[in-house]
Order: sequence, then C-alpha cells, then structure tokens
Amino acid sequence: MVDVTRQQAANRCLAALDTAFMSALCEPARCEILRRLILNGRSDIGAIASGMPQDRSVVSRHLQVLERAGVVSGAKVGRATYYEIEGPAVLAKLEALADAFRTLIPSCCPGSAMAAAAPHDTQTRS
Amino acid sequence: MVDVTRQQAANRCLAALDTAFMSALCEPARCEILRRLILNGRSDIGAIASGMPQDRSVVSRHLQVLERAGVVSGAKVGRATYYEIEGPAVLAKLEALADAFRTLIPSCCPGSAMAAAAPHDTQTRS
DNA sequence: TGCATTTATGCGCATGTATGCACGGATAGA
DNA sequence: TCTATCCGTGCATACATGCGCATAAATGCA
Repeated sequence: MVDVTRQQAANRCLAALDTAFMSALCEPARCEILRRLILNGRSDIGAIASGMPQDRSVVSRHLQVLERAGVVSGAKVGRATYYEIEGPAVLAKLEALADAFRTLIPSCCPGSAMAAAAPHDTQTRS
Repeated sequence: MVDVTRQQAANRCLAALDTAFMSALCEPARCEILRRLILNGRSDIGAIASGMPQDRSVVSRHLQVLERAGVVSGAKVGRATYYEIEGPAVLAKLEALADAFRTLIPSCCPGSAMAAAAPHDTQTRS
C-alpha cells in the first residue's frame, strides 16, 4: 500500500523531469541568453547576441534549443526573429516538479520533518 | 523603477538557476538512479547498479555527480556506501526557482494573465 | 594472515555538443 | 532592380562527457 504511493510519487517525479527542459537550462550561454531576455524583454537575435562572445549563429541555435524545450518562443517579423520567455509555461513545469517532490518526501525521506505520519516505511520491500 | 524590479527578478532567477543541479538531472542514467532511490529508498551502489546496463563504476561516478549537485547524500558504512535522496534540499531549490519565475512573469511576460497590474513595461529601456 | 567483496580512480575510447566560418535565402530600403 | 541587413543551416573542429576495463584501496570474514 505504501509502495503504491511511492510508485505514484516516483512516476510523477520522473514524468515531471523533462530532460530537454533541464538540458536547455544547464548551459551557461543559454542562461546568459535567458538573462538578456529577462532584462530587455522581447528581442531579436542580433540584439541578444550583440554583447555576447558567441557568434550570432550560435545564439540562434541556442534559441532554437530553448524554444524546443518550451522555455522561449520565437516569431518572425519581417527579416527579424523576436524571441520572448514563455514565463507561465516555465513556471508550470517548475511547479509540477516541486509538487512531485513535495509528495515524494514523506515516503522517501522520513525523519526530515513533515514525515510524522509515516513511521518506518523505508524498507517496505526487499 | 520598473527596471529595478526586473533586475531583481533576473538576479533571483539566475541565482536560483544552479547549473550543477540542472546538469545532474538532465542525464537519463542519473534519472534512472534517482528512480531506483525513490522506489527502494536508501541503497548501496551494488543494489542500485544491479539491474542497470552501466557498469558499477559508472553508477558510482553518477552518484558522485548527484551528490556534488546536492541531490543525494552518501555515507560509507563498512565496505558499502549508502546513498539517499536529499528530498528537502531538492524541494527547496525547486521552490526557489519557481518563486523566482513567479515574481518574474509580471515584468517579462505582460498579457499572459496575472499581469493586469503591469500595463506596458515591455520597452521601458532602450 | 589470507581471501572475497565493495568502492573509488586512472586510462582510453566513443559519442555528443558548443563554437566559428561561410554560404544561401528572405526582407526592407534606395 | 540592386544593395544591405538579418537569419538559418551545412561543415569542420575543439571540448566535454558517458562508458567500460583494469587496478588499487578499504573492509568483512574464515
């Protein structure tokens, strides 16, 4: 019974652990791009890459990665391509992850506060 | 003034964006290790690597990466090394990230709901 | 002491990825 | 039409990383 809960929590965590999403956010150059988008808002590739050491084409590729991961969204306007952060989508993913880990803690980490209801389910199987 | 808020939000986001943490969680083998730790609780390396295609040494290194990222913690007991998930620490990081993005959305993504208080601050600078 | 078991580490190899350069396509303006 | 600007993409290269194998260190047991 307790195992079922733990299994569900594990499934929720693994489902919320989006590999593309995490990969997109673990690259320093992409984080810098994100910072510029945060500070300046919707911008085109030239504006984003203006002060960066990387080439425009590299920034363009990074933005494609971020878009595939659902972090930003791009739209062509004339000969420019404007990107902006998908704030609500990112927040939803982060909250789903946090919720999954919150429900996981009582079954995986007893004794770390808030686990008073689960006495000793650490070795329920094996 | 609005820029100050946006700057603070950017700083919070960038500070919460732990590169090591994200890198640790974007690797399939490490996610599988995490899944096994979730299901079985505190385990030694041999138990974790028993059904995995990777070699024990590889699993050992992955666990070191996860430990350096603050996702798990290991302790030597005799000749075995037991690892367990640092649930509360992981949850704290995820919640910090979610909070940072939550405060960011009104200034970076107006018009995406919950931004009724910020009329048109998209182009405050430049 | 001698042997088996479990980890951790050095090494080489294969794969993935970030980067820069050059080219072609698309669009705005003269 | 002609030119300039911006973007995306193939290509080659350098670097990072996951992986397995062999080996050393540490511990438990006979």
